[in-house]
This record gives sequence, structure tokens and C-alpha cells, in this order.
Amino acid sequence: MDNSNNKNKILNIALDLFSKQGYDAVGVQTLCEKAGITKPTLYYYFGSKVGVLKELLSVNYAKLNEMLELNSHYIPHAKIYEKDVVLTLTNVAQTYLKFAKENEKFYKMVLNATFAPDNGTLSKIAVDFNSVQYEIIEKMFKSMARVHGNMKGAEKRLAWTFIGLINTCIALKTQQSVNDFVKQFMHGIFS
Amino acid sequence: MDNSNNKNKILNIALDLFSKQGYDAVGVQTLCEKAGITKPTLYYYFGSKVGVLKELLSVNYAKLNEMLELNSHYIPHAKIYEKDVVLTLTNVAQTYLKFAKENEKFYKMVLNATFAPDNGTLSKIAVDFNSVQYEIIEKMFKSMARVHGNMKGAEKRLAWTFIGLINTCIALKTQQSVNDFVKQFMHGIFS
DNA sequence: GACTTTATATACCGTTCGGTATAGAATCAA
DNA sequence: TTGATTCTATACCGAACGGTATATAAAGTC
Repeated sequence: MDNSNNKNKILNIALDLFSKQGYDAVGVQTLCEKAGITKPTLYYYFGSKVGVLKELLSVNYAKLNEMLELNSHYIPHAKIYEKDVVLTLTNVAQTYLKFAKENEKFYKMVLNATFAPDNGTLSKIAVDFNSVQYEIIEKMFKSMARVHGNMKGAEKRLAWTFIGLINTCIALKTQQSVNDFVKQFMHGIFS
Repeated sequence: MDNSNNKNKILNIALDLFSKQGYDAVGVQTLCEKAGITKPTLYYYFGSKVGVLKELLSVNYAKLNEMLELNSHYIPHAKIYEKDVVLTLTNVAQTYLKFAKENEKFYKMVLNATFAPDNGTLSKIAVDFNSVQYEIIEKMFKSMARVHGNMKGAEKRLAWTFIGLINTCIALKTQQSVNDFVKQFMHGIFS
């Protein structure tokens, strides 16, 4: 990421340290030293420590959610609808994995935020951004359920388990292809 | 839990606060005030702040892992082996859910620890306890793979996705029965 | 050239951090 | 009843916490 101005320097260092040690464990002092600037500079740009966190999450979640929005539309055009589901899910899964790979540190924070204590600073700020993800994926399964009646009523469970599977796949850092995960998700463990 | 002595008072309050706000966000001072004791008492029993965390995780993880060890053995006895898989998986899933329900605050910490920053205090202490879980479940799938050859080679993925699914189920706090999740896990999303 | 805005640093604020030196109770063994 | 052991409190430590008052450069505007 661009590192030519102090604002970005701070954001980059913050992303690095927050993802490695956690928001609470990183002090403003440390942040400034590693970024090669002083406190007033940080407070000039962000106003507070949570200001840095907010900006960080806001910018990166926007990228993630936009990518998902663009790639999650289920438009059946083949005669065999099930094939379209495979295509769409694989596409979304690959979108996730691509994003997670290109934004490894941020995605670590996403996973962390997802399971962070409800009253923690991170959780409170991330929860709204994070829920957008689930809404997008749930919407996708609702589209699918219009064609595949037996999905109806299970859209929420499907959205959660699908994202859960993706996250597992990312956390595992396995060499196995994402296709195995999608295949398992669709056809079960005996497939 | 027993609250008759100061040691347990501290552990109970710590569990409560750590799960709600996160380890780093809770100060020793606060801990002591809420427990109705003073700092030297805490340091007498635990030596340090991480001492409290270690004891907390050690005691509760031991309970969880023991329960899993007892309930994860795959012993096929029916003629239809697939039925035995369903039984075993359902059993394990229900074990998890029962434990998560009875130890809600601790299980929140487990989920939190699973996705906590690698260099964070929580992660460093929890990682060894946590990996025991995965080993137990992986062992279970290895037993199953001896009967169900098409599972062979996928044991690790199956262990991770299974626990991932359970955790999703727990995080969702859905009214849906765990059986729907297990069914989906086994037979896919069209079932 | 005078003035405003933008961006940065020195030096400091009060508070809270994790942790401790010391001592006084309570309990128990002899 | 003396002495050791166990447990708890008062009062304090230096360091780090998040945050700021003030000053000063640099850059753009009139």
C-alpha cells in the first residue's frame, strides 16, 4: 500500500500491529515510533486511537463488501440449475480467498473481530461492517432458494455455514483447493 | 460455580470480564474491585495477571477436552456404517453444544482465542489446549476413514470443517436443531 | 509580503497499568 | 502459648497509558 505520506504510514503500521498483537495490546506510543512519527501527527489525522481503528476497518471492509456484492449474484442460465449454484458458490469462495490472500493482515482482523468479545472496542466497531457480509451472502442464498425449493427457510443457516467454511479454509491455510471445500459444502462428506 | 473462597471469586469474575471485554481490556485493579478483594490477594494466588488466565483456561479446557475424548469414539456396530457416522457425529456435536451452553462464557473465550492475534497473550496460552480438540476430532475421522474409504486423506479438512460448523452453530445461537447442521455437513446443502 | 491553512515536534498532563514491600490478622500445630 | 503457615490489606513503585497545550515550520492564498 502507498506509504508516501504519514497518514498511510500510520494506517499500515496499525494494520500490522493490530493484526499481530490485537488492538488493546498496542499502545499509541509504539504505533508512532514504528511509523516514524510523533503523537500529535497521529492525533492530527485521526483524533484518537479508535479513530485509527475506525479508518482502518472502514476502508478495508468497504473493499471486501464491494467485492462480495459484485460477485455474489446468482443468475441461473444453464439448464442444470445445480451447476449454476456450484459456479456461483465457487466464484464467491474464490473471491473471499483472493481477498484474504491479498489482504492477509486485514482478514486476520476480520476473523478476530467476528469472534471478539461483544463489549470489546474491536467488536463494537466491526460488527456493523461485518453484518453486511452476511446479508450479502444470505441474499444470494435467497435467490438460489427461488430455484431450489428445498433450500427455502435455511438461507440464514446456509449463509453462516458457508462463510464459516470459507473462514475455516482460510484459517487452515491448506494447500487443498477451495473446490474441495465447496464440493463438500454442497454434496456432503461422502462425496 | 463455587464462590465460597477468594480464589474462586477471582476466577469467576475473571471469566466474566475476560469473556465480555477481552483479556487485555480488563485491568487487575478492576478485577480485584469486582471480586471484592485487593491486589495482594490476587497475586498471592496467581502470581500475575496471566497466571489468572492460565488457570482459567487450564481448568476449563481440561473439562472440554475430556468430554470430547469420551464422546468421539467411532465404533461401527450397525450393518449400515453410514448410520453409525451420523450417530457419532450427532453425539459429538451435541457434546459440544451441551458444553458450550453450560460454559457459555468460557466457550466465548475459546472462540475468541481460536481467532485471536498470534502474538496476543490469549492466543499464546490457548493454542496448545485448543489443538488437542482438533487432534481428537481428527482421530475420530481417521477411524471413520477406515470404513469409509472415500474419506481417506480428507481427515484434517473434515475435522476443521466439522468444528467450524459446530462453532458456527454455537455463534448463531439458532433455535434450529443441531441435527440440521449435522445433516447438512454429511449430505450437503440440497438435502 | 502578510495571512491562513496544513502538518509536524517538544514537552507535558493526569490516570491507569502490572506489580510489590511491609505488616497485620487468622488458622493451625506443638 | 508459642511459633509457623496461610491469607489479606494499606500504601506504594516506576512505567506506560491515551491525550494535549504550545510552538514552529512549510505551503498555499490574497
